[in-house]
Amino acid sequence: MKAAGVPAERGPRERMVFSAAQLIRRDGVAATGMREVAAHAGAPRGSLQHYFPGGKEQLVNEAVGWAGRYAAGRVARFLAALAEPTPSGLFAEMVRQWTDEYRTAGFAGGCPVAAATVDCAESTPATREAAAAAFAAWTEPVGRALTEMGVPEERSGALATLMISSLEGAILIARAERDVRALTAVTRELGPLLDAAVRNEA
Amino acid sequence: MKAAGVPAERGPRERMVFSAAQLIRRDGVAATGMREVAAHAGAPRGSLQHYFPGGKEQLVNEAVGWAGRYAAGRVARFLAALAEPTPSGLFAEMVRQWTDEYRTAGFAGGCPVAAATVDCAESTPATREAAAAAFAAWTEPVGRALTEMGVPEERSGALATLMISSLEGAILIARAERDVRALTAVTRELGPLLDAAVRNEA
DNA sequence: CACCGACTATGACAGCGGTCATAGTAGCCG
DNA sequence: CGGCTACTATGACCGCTGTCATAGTCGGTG
Repeated sequence: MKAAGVPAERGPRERMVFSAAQLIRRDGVAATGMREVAAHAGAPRGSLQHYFPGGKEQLVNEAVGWAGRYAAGRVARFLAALAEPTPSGLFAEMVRQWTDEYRTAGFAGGCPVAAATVDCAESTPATREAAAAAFAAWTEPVGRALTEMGVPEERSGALATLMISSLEGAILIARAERDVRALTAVTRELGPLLDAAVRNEA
Repeated sequence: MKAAGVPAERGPRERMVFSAAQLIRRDGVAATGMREVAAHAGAPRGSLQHYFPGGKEQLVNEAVGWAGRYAAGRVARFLAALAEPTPSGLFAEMVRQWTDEYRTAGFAGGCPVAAATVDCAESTPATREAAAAAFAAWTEPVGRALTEMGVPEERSGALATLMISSLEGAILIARAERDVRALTAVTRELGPLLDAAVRNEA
């Protein structure tokens, strides 16, 4: 008789971090209550202060960290799945994860790292750093993959940042419009331009 | 003996909308209180319910709308200032507004429209629509300018969305990192690719 | 002067948030 | 059995928020 859609395995602690990330990406950090997280995870309220003595800040930071590792893991899986890896192919997969979600599950959720940045960048330094670390953890494998695909090393990092920036922005717009238009536009326009960076080696 | 940095001219009502936008872009919607807005605007608390009988939701929606019109106005001014308008030149100006702010005033503020989207997209339909309208008001003049610069009409809209997506995402990353690196990376990498779209008319 | 609308000024209220304190349970070790 | 640790379970507290209600001020108008 669990409360909500979180897999029961993997100890209550991990479930709470997962639930926190899920609620944060839907409602933002400030609007997500501790009691709500516990309920969503089907965990007892008392466990909150047991597992997260640092309070909400600690829970949020761990949720953001989890999101960063999750994103990095997805990049690795996309690369493994691509037969002939190209920059545009990787980018298309990254975007497709979001269009798929929005089409099948609705526009309820955004990126938890973006939410943490918006809500905490100025008010909670530790969370801001967690968000920066999450972006870094996400950007790094993308940049490395670009280098391996033949993109000049000095441009790989910047192009990876461009890819993630575009994706984040398109997620925002898509959620505001409740339409995947922005996501498809970004894939279509940026994809080819990314592949062009492979050849141009001066 | 005003409370904070808001110009005294332009009636208290407009000042409150302006202050709301300013506070929202710093702390997010949920963390911005009505009393705080009034104090920041140097306006009496009682004026809130007088000018905004719709409560916080109305105030937030107007702040978002104001931000959208402001962004659109900036685009128009950038275009007027550019001697030889090019897509990369426009984009560079749009980004430079943010790098300038971050360098001179610190990383306290993000984009209020992004903040409203993150905090209200799922919880407050009217605000979500206001955010969508703001993005549209911002994208439209950019797209129109691209067309006038020689970008094929069927690509202008998508490229404008790409520009704004990249900018929004880079703002997020820059704020998380407290470093304009993401903004400069995005300008340098996307700029040339935008100009390439002018010639290709196949 | 009375009157009236626009605006200002406070005080109260109900709700909810995170956090603390305290007590209870379960299981293992010796 | 006692004792200890890990975890659960509640209840209370305080601060804050948005909103409402009520009263006050000010500036014109007739």
